[in-house]
Amino acid sequence: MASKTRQQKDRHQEILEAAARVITERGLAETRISDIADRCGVSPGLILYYFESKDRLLVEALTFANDQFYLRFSREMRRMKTAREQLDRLIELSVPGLLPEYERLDEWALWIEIWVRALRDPMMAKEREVLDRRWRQSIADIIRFGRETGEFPAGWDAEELGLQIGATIDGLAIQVLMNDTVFSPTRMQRVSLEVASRLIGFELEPAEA
Amino acid sequence: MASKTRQQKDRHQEILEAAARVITERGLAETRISDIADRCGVSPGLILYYFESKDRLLVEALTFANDQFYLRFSREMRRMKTAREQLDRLIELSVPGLLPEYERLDEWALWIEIWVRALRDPMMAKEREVLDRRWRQSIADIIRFGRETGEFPAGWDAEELGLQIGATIDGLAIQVLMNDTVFSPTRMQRVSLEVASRLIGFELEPAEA
Amino acid sequence: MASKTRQQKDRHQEILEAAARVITERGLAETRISDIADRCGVSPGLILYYFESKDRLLVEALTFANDQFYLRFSREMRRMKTAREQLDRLIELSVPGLLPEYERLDEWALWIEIWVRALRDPMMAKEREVLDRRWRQSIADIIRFGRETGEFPAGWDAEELGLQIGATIDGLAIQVLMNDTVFSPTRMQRVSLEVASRLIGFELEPAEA
Amino acid sequence: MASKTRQQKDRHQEILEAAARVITERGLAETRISDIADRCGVSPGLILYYFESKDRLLVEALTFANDQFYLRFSREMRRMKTAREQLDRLIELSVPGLLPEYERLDEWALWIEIWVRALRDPMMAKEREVLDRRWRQSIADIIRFGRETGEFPAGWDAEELGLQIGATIDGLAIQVLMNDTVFSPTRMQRVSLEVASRLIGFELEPAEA
DNA sequence: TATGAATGAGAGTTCATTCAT
DNA sequence: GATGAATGAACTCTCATTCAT
Repeated sequence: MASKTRQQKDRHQEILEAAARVITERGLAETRISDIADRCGVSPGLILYYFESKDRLLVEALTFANDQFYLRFSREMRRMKTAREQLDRLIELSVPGLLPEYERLDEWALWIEIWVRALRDPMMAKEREVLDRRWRQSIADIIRFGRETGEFPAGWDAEELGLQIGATIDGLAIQVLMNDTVFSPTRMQRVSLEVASRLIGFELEPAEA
Repeated sequence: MASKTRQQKDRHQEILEAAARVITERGLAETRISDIADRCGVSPGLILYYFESKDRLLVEALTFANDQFYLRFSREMRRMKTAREQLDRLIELSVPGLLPEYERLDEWALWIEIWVRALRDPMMAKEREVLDRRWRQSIADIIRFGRETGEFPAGWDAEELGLQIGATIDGLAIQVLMNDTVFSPTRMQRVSLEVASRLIGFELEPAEA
Repeated sequence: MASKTRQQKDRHQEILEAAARVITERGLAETRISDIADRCGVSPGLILYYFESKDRLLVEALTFANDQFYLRFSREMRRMKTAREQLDRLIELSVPGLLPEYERLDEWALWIEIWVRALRDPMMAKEREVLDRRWRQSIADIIRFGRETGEFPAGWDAEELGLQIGATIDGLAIQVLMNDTVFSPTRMQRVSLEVASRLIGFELEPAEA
Repeated sequence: MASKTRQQKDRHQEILEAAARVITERGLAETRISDIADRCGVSPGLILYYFESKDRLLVEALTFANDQFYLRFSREMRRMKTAREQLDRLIELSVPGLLPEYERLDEWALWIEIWVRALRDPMMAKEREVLDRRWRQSIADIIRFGRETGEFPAGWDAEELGLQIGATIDGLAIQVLMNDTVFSPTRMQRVSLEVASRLIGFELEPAEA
């Protein structure tokens, strides 16, 4: 049953996954084609059989990882009944190292690599913009949903809030990522929720604090 | 006298400045020793006469740039009469591209490079922690100063607020840096001030909004 | 019946034609198996199914192209009534770029590739010798025919003259091929005829000059 | 005494000589940078320290070899008293393999490589044109000199004759180079002289034939 | 017959680093 | 201090060739 196509698709994806893992472990600058090939158990030549150049592969691997993350995230959101639940989960997923089973911490390393590369590589810059817009949209969607359900008050433009909350999470995540002794994941979670509640305008149950 | 030492110090610093400029322009990954040498008008060999290795030089160049920035910043702070003035200036200096004469936008590129590198290079990680602590301290100092002068109300731990405000600025700066069409420098300035006022607890003059 | 064989023969020849065309366009050094495969619309693997190696294919392609040229040439000769007509036509066909419909210029590129390769590849050297002898023979045949018809006077050995006239044409063709501004195809045609007339010993009508 | 410059110049030239020798032996297509490096007893990296790319080096090596040949040739010409002596020597030097001590045969291999490459490489094409013009000029100079001394009769344009005689020598040389059994160096020498005498219009002493 | 995934042997090129001068 | 020739290790990428299907 379409095993040829399946096989090729698998190989393609297999390489992307391997690349994402290698970038996560060694960093973009230290990632060699042969590292990725080793990870897949194939020859370096094969990597360039599937991807036209190392640069293209790296960019695709970074966006692939982001896509994977986003898919998982979206699926979870759809299962949530309330906007508050969605928001809590979004924050939970955003805190580096909070949920070990999700290896959150590692993905942040990829996002930072995307930023650096996007500064100079137009191809990456373009991709990053798409990914970023999608992410801001997700936050805005939660806010709009909460307003429909009456959980959140009407207020500022949801898109604007999406950007602000997203940026705050970025900034805090960097602190956790770099400085985990000073700023623990749990603290980031609490602070993120406080900032969100104040920006969106809902009451935070005191027990949380 | 001391001309020998002076000269050596100058060469040392000259190389660091050149390195910082090259990293800013081309990115860490694309910076070659020969680029730095060209910038100084010397031979590549000489660069390694002053710095034991490329890696060491790059780390020193990044911290050097941060030091330079911090020195300029501190000098400015000392001249300010009120905490509010200090805070306004701190934000102004933190917004990428707001003040052309300071070329702020370019320095942010360096900070992100520091983050990426700190993720995997212990030497850089250690340096980064020092720089970051110093920066958070500066924000905390402004808050403490404002409380002494009565401009700001008593409230949460100043260090904690320093971290939160610093992180927010980081997150917003990335947005500006990457997405300047969506999120303008001026908007970042306004949002930063709002977040700071809410976190510190002072009133923002309505004219500002 | 025989369709299998026919088909195989066609495929074989199709590849040789494609190879000759690719070599003509890109040069021997820049000819890849995949270029030839693309030209045929088949996979590179198939090329090596029909030809045991790239080297073998290239040599066969070059001799194939020469054979094709020779066949066309022989057929024309047979239709000519006089030796002089034959000689005129031979020269016409030998001048690079004189007859656009024959794309003569391109074939010369192949002959030069044959020379270079023959210098070091014994297989090619052997093939080239056969092709060259055949060509010199053709010129000698014209001379002998002209002597039979009384158009040309008796004189030196026809084989010897074939070699001399052939060499002259080669040398002039290179000049035209490389230097067409200095030495035009028409001039080569005139010079070739003059040299031939003097070597063979027939009168050239003054109108020609 | 300028040993630095001397040394560098030597290295430069040493590489060019090595390259020319390797191309002569293995052919342009089979010449690797590492072959040239081995020939010089240095590392392959050094070759690219002196020449910006392999392609540039090869082109420079081919023109260098031609320059060397031309210099030797010019020096000889200047020593000759009569045009006839000059012409005899020119032909002698042009026959592949006639004078073993000059390794003439090998140089022809280079000239053919130049032709092939010039067909597709504009850089080589340009260089080749210069070399070729210089060579045709040399023949024309001999003719003009012979007319001044009265050895040769007035007649056609000397430049034109230079081209024709040059082309004839090219064509004959290819025959000798490829086919030395059929067409010996001595025969080429005789034929070349005959053609020249007829084109220029001087009497050939019967003893020569 | 035909494909195309896969390999592996290089090739050119880059670049940090060394070292004699 | 300063140069720049020289090295050598790596890396990306190419391509003929093989082989299972």
